[in-house]
Amino acid sequence: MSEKAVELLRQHGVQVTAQRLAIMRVVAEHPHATADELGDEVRAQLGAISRQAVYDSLGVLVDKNLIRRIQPAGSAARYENRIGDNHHHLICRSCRVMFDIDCATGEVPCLTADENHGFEIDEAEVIYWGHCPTCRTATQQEHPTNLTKQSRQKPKETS
Amino acid sequence: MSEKAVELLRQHGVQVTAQRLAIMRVVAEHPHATADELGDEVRAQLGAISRQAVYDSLGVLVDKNLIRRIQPAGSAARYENRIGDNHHHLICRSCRVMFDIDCATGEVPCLTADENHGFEIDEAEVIYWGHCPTCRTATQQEHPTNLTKQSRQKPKETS
DNA sequence: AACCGATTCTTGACAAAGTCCAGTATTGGT
DNA sequence: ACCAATACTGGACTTTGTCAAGAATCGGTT
Repeated sequence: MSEKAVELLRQHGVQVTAQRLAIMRVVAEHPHATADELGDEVRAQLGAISRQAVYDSLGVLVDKNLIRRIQPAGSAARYENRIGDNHHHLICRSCRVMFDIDCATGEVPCLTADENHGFEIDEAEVIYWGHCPTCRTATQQEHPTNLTKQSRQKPKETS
Repeated sequence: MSEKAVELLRQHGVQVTAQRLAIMRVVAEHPHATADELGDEVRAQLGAISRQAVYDSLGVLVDKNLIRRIQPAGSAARYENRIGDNHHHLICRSCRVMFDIDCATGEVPCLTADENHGFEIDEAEVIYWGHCPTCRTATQQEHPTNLTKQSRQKPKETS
């Protein structure tokens, strides 16, 4: 089953190591996880991995376009292995939970800017911000405006 | 000239302090600057301001919708005073320079997601990623792929 | 003009996320 | 099996931002 992963790495001229395979597997299993969470998960499976190796592997995989890094305001970078389909993200302002949203347009980049300032644009990243059903009902009695000071509350994922 | 700023703060029920006025002025003068840069600039003008006061003032102003916070992947939060027109941003992957792009659609939110997962969406943030003219010519002789490991180089704004 | 309570600012310690560096271990081609 | 290139480990460090306690300031009132 990890044969495919080995192939992929070789094809992209990347050395195959236990750590990288583990990272790839874990990213696939836990979409939108942070580097830290992924490290913990790999540690649970492999026994040990250094923080640097986690960042290193993630960096290489992102470089080779095998995974994608998303870095929304107010939280650490997150990783996912759904690539090439140019989908977007929907994030809850209070709990930072994150969902995939298929791109309406389908093209890459799916939006074209009017004036490009001479740039060579390769991606149009779209993030939809809002409040998820859970947080909406939870904060109905409170003042939702008080939450604006980003990351005042610790998300820490109760999953 | 800062009369307008004083009015604005009063209108939004915010105490008027020298620090806040300075922050507002500096944000207007330097769009897309980081908290640190803004602090330095205020220090140059006022003589002194604590880091906390900078973050505090920025936080209040963002809360009151007098300025807007943008937090692109791989760099610290940036601030601008162009609000209410729902414009977007174009960022260079190598030097992180940032330009405003007018919204093609004009509405807020200017894009509607197909499936909203029960969210109450209030904003669609769009960031165009690419390479600016300067960086494109600068890295023509090198391997541009080597730059992907975010923020490998220090932008530090040569302006 | 002086006073006073509420808000804001200063100072310094702390925390999270990520990077740098030197030495050691693994990988994969010969 | 060997060896150069690459990757991993461990620990110190940087950057960006937050927390908390006391001093200073703001602005409404007398």
